[in-house]
Amino acid sequence: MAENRPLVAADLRALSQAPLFAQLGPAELEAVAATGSVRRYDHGALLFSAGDEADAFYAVAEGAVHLFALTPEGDQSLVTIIGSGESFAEAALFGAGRFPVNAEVQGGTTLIRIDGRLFLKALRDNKTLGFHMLDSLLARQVFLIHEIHHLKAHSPSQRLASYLLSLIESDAWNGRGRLPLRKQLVASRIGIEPESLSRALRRLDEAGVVCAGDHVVVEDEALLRAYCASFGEADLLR
Amino acid sequence: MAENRPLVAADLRALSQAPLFAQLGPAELEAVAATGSVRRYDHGALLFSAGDEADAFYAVAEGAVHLFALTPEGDQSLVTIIGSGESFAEAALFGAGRFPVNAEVQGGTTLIRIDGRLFLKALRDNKTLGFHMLDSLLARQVFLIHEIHHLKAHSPSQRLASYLLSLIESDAWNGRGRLPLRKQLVASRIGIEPESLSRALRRLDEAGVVCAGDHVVVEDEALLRAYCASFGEADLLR
DNA sequence: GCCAATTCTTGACCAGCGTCAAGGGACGCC
DNA sequence: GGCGTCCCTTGACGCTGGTCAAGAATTGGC
Repeated sequence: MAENRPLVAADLRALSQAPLFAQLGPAELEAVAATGSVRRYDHGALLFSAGDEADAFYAVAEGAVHLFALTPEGDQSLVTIIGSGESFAEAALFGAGRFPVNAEVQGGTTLIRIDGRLFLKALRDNKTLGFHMLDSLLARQVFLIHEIHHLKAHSPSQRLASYLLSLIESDAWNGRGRLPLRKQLVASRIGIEPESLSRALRRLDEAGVVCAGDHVVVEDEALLRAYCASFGEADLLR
Repeated sequence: MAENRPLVAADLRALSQAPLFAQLGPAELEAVAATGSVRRYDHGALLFSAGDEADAFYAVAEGAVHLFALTPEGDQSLVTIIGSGESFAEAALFGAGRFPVNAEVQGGTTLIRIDGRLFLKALRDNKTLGFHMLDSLLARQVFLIHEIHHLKAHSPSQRLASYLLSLIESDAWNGRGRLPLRKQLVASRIGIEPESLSRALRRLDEAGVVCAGDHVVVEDEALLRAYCASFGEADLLR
């Protein structure tokens, strides 16, 4: 595992993709970059555990990180997956100063570690930075509230359908071929068991989704979209 | 319905209870108050609809507001209830500038309307204000993520148990007598149908919850807490 | 106090999810 | 190639949450 190193141009580019920093100008981006360091991790590395004291937050330059809680039996319960160009654990900056979940690095992953104390100082020195952070946190909050509503008001199959569509929309998947995630993780993401996912996926053929092994094809995006909404709620967002 | 009026001392006290403003000093509180106006609403008044252009956000001085989405059939699907001393719709400040949900006033309610443009200006002029806002938004985000995980990993009865405990902890209920909310709304809050709530409530007698009509008694708080955790996840928060 | 409207409960029924268990398939390792 | 491991699928089964429908209890208005 490589040592920490300062950020280079490619890292800056990754940072600028993070929603948290997307709207920053070059000067502000530099200010953030100055508080960070880069390090590569091996697959399976435990970045931090729930309850650990937190003095930094992270952005993913390349790869992915799983945030998860633990069941009493010791199983992982996936909270979310952080992909390239996303930041996480910002909550550690304030408040209790402890990480609320566990974080495990997936594959070979390069992370940008942003020092909490230094970043807070940068926040003090740079008004715009705080503004953009507020903006993106509020947007994320709307997303989370939507997610909660979605879990309450939609059936597992509908949630699966929505998830497939969101994969396509975010360009993480093109609508045909193997999914970018293990099905286990997809199941965890939408809040069901792997067995239920198999059945839900097969039931989606009535919405134009063909599934053979790990090869999935969305034949009619509009039909799938309609399937999400039927019996469901009017779209909350936008 | 009364006209708008400026904030008086009692309103300032309500503002200072809002998590968003709880840590503010008197001077900063004044700065926020200067951007606000107060108005009383009748029961059932529609404060705003999803998609409406947003130029302000609100804090509840007294009473409550329901945030809800609409089903295709026109039914309300409760997203959350905003009580005394809470603020909402801050997301309207930035981003699309549109409200993401509908808001209906409950009972006779007094709201503090905080003008968006003025508040943004106050944010620019006052560093600490932005800091505290970041702090509380991040805390709320942790709460929402916990909520999502909770919905995925716990059974409806466990969610009900958690909800009862949260009512007690927030002093909204003392653990015996009538619930502070209609059961319809409780059901919506934990993401089930009213009929299922009736059954879940009766099933909770094995966790020391006695239910007769609208009179509910939590006999053993510790037992109920254990019920939440069994088969569930390790506590995410703290 | 009475009636009407709403809310809550109960029952019956069915579809769907979780669970347990077994089987198939892909992949890596030797 | 053969083997083991891990992941995914399938089947069977019990449970429970959603739905529909009817009845009880509560509320509010007059």
